[in-house]
Amino acid sequence: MPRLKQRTPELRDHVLVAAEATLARNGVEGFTTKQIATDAATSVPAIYEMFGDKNGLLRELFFVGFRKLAAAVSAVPSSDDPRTDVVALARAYRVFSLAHPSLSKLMFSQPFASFAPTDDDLAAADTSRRALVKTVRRCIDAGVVRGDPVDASRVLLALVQGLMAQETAGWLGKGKASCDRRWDLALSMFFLTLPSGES
Amino acid sequence: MPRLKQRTPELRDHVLVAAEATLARNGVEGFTTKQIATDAATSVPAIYEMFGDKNGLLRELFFVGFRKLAAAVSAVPSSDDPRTDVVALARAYRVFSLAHPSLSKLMFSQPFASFAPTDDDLAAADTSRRALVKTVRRCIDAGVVRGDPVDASRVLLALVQGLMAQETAGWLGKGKASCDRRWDLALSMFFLTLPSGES
DNA sequence: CGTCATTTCGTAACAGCACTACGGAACGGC
DNA sequence: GCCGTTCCGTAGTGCTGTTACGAAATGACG
Repeated sequence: MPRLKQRTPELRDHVLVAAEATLARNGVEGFTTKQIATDAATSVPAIYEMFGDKNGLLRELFFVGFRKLAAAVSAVPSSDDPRTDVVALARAYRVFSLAHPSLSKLMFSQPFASFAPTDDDLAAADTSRRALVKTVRRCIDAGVVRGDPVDASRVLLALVQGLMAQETAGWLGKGKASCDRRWDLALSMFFLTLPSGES
Repeated sequence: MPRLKQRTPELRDHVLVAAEATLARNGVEGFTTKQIATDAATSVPAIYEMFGDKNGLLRELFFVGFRKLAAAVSAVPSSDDPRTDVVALARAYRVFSLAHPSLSKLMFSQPFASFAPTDDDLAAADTSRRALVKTVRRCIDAGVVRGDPVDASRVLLALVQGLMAQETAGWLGKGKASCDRRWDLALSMFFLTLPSGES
């Protein structure tokens, strides 16, 4: 009887990818509802019907980011050497943050004053951390890391998060070379033993 | 001849401390020019005459924060053991971030979309980092840390920054005990040798 | 003591933001 | 062609940062 609905789940998905693109292109400051509506070829009230408010949209992007990160993390192959695996996982975090700087800022810093993820939000976005805990536990069993697996993983996450924040802000170094060097040094410090073949 | 000026450097200083209090009390979201003017018992245009714009005020607070941090860092006593000194410096960072969470967020994260410190701003706020480099160099000379002093300091700063961000966001642990434990573990990982008397 | 010139101050406006009420448009049934 | 129902986007509200401009305050001078 009435006209056919436009504000469908499909449009919601489309708006989500458009919003991600807007965030990546225009940054935090340019992330306005009007701009997103324009980019997604829809209207502002449509966004509010589908996401509640701007924070709702940001929350969905937060999940999108952690899903992408989880995908990148689970794509990391497992080897015999747990140390190699932990380094590979940390590098996956780094690659992700360089590929999606604004998204990773949304996930790990809190660039929007109005949006802070709740504990439930964080729990739902915890997949990649659990993968880290598993591999770190293998390191502890192998004697190359000490401490509790959960504690050590948290420490590693803090280290990775700090490095990502510094690198995306441009404070870690001027060129890729110095950033690489500092990432390598940071990751090597996480382990008790030096890597084979290094001085 | 004209009326006497009210928008003096003294008022500027007063507004600065009022703004710091407003930021600490109301957070990033409540940090509005009108609120600050009310708290400082002055008018909005006065703020704009004295600081240019809101970013100018934020920049001054950024410097205030780094001056406070530098004071806390230089108050840390030097001992014979460089390792002890590095740990004490890192703890000074932690104490500072717990005492001034919003200020430390302004300094290390970028919670205001419109304000990003320039390279000059960062250079002027570099005192405490240089203190860290000196002590880390002593660690390297003593053989308890490896790598370049500047690189290793940057890594330590990244670690500290990540821990501070996680702790102030409430992600590092539920109680003070687990946070303490993870800080200790993190700092111990920075060194090649285990502390004496620890397993 | 009144008038004036000069400097300073705060009211009141502007644009842009998040958010939403509501009138009109688009359909199927008759 | 008309009507009832559902949906959509225009056009508003209140709040933000920012600023133009008129009013207020003062000392100098007649």
